[in-house]
Amino acid sequence: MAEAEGDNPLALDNQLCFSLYAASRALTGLYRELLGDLGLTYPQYLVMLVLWERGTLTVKELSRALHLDSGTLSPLLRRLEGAGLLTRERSATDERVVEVSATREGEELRARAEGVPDRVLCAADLPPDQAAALRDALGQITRSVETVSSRHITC
Amino acid sequence: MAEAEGDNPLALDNQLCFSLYAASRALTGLYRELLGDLGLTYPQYLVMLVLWERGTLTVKELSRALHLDSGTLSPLLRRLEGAGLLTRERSATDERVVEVSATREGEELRARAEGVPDRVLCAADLPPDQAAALRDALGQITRSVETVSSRHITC
DNA sequence: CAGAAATCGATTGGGCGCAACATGATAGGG
DNA sequence: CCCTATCATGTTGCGCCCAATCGATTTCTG
Repeated sequence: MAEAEGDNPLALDNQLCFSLYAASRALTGLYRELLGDLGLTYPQYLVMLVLWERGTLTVKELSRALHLDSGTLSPLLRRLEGAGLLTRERSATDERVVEVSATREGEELRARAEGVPDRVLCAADLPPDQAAALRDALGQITRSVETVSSRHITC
Repeated sequence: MAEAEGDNPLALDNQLCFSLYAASRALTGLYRELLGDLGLTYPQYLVMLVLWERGTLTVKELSRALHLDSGTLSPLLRRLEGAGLLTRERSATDERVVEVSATREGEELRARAEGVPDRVLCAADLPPDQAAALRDALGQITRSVETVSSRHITC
């Protein structure tokens, strides 16, 4: 309440949503520097993370895991395929489905990505317990917001 | 540590940065619905917020306030100018500078934006004190990350 | 004061992110 | 069986986001 804009109804919430927006872009920028050597963008890195963790996945499963739709994933996966990091194959049992797998080259990239997370947390200057609390709070927000369609906001 | 990927060094930090990334996109999506009536995107809304709060600003000042560079702001401001919500004029005293001001139509939009913040906070289901704590934590992260160039990460 | 350096803003190019639409495949109800 | 609805993925179009670069000032400096 000590801020100059404390009496402006349009400024306060802005502080929260804007903080989120600014922090997200700042961290993505840091990832950009750290991932540059690997030739990955942050969303591409996320896709590789999921593949490293869970093995072969369909596009649909990737979409659910990352909250990204096919309009984003299709060209992104095409680029990663072009870079030789993953393969895309139509499922034999259901021709609608495309299965995505890391190639050997994609698997080998994993070792070079091991150090990235620690460096990011260090740069953010966050104690682990606070990072965990933050992660939980943000997860709850995402869940709440994605549940609600604007029509049903009840206050 | 109860998660299945608790022993995976690439999964834990991902939880934090990814939560941030996902939450930011979820909130932007909610803004998209609420701002659709006003004909604004979320970044455009942010520009109008700053103009409403602070009056005439240079592009440079907008850039600092929103942490956005001219590659983003130039076309965005052109669109808002085309929509009749603001004007751009070269400064008389320094021909390099462009001064941005809300038009009357832009000012009038403010009233219709008044209700948006509350609806967002409601949809996010956040008590005000937790929202404030979150905002401060995120602001600190942004400051830390923007201060550090990747070369200088010391751990 | 002339030339160099810094500043402001716009432009270009590549990659996200999402809505809307298109295509082909599968599943269910007559 | 068809016929329709649903589903998985892809494409298009628009706007954001940033790195790199450019052109036009201004400011610094010898």
